[in-house]
Amino acid sequence: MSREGLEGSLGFTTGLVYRRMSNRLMQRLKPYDITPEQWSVLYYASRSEGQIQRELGERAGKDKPTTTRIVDHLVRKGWVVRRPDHADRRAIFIEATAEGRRLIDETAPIEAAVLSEVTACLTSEENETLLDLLHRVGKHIDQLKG
Amino acid sequence: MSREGLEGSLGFTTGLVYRRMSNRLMQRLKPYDITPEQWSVLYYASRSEGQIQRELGERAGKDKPTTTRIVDHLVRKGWVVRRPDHADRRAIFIEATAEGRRLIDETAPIEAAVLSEVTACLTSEENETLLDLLHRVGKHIDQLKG
DNA sequence: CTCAATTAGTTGTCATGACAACTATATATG
DNA sequence: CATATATAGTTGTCATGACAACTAATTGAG
Repeated sequence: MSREGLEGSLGFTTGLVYRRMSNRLMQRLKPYDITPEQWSVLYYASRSEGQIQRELGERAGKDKPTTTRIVDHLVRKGWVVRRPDHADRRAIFIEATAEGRRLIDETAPIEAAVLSEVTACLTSEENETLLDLLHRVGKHIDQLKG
Repeated sequence: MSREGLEGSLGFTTGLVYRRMSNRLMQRLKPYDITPEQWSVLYYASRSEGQIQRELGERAGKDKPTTTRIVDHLVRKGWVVRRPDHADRRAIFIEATAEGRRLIDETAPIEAAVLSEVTACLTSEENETLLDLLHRVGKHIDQLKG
């Protein structure tokens, strides 16, 4: 396949592609003052109620400190609120505010547009294949760990 | 395909998979006191002579500030040296030291092992397909920009 | 030749993410 | 019940990466 240097390395290649996609989305989200990572956390916060911070972080693929800090940003911007769980005083419910939900409604089409822009070079079958292979590798690595 | 939440988002998925692969390599490289990103820069430094810092950064997919700082680390650890370009006094040649080369020789099998571990769930055709699709998307995004 | 624009590299700031250490609360085991 | 362990979250430190501002040197247009 004539791949130079680290182009044959899946880790290296995935990192490159991820950064390019992330940057593109970041540009488009700039007017809304939200980063792609904040967006993903707010997205998950906005689509179900009664989640504690740990669950939210797990869904968004963030570890505990990262979740804390991203939620800090979202709180400061008024897009989510922290509400104590009276049944378990260690835990904190995260709830999207009306403004947070509005922001996600407004920006979801942007996320979708960037997605279709960056995958415009693929047929829909190829796009499916790519996602499928990535999910398989992701799950596989997870199993290696646990 | 019944993908929940952002699992259908290539950006989100690529980010997750990249972090998992990167973490796994990081663990294995820990005894050598080098990160995956430093490894990729040192790798490119070790495989051709007379590269200036900009070229090195481009090959490794790093921007200018990131390249400066990663090279700083590599210099501090004695794996590369900065040598002035007398023909162009803005530029700096980066050369891997004998120790830097030795480290890459020693750790290249580790990188390869992690790579085959994480892709053990794919056939070699699937692995080829995955790399090919990622390279196509990466190139495509790059063209969108320029 | 001169001045503007470009290029190479550095530095500062911030967000993300990994890791470890920490607090506080909850659960499990004796 | 009492203590050990596990869980939820926070904080600190560091590396990476994006961005902007900056210096110094080179190139190009007049």
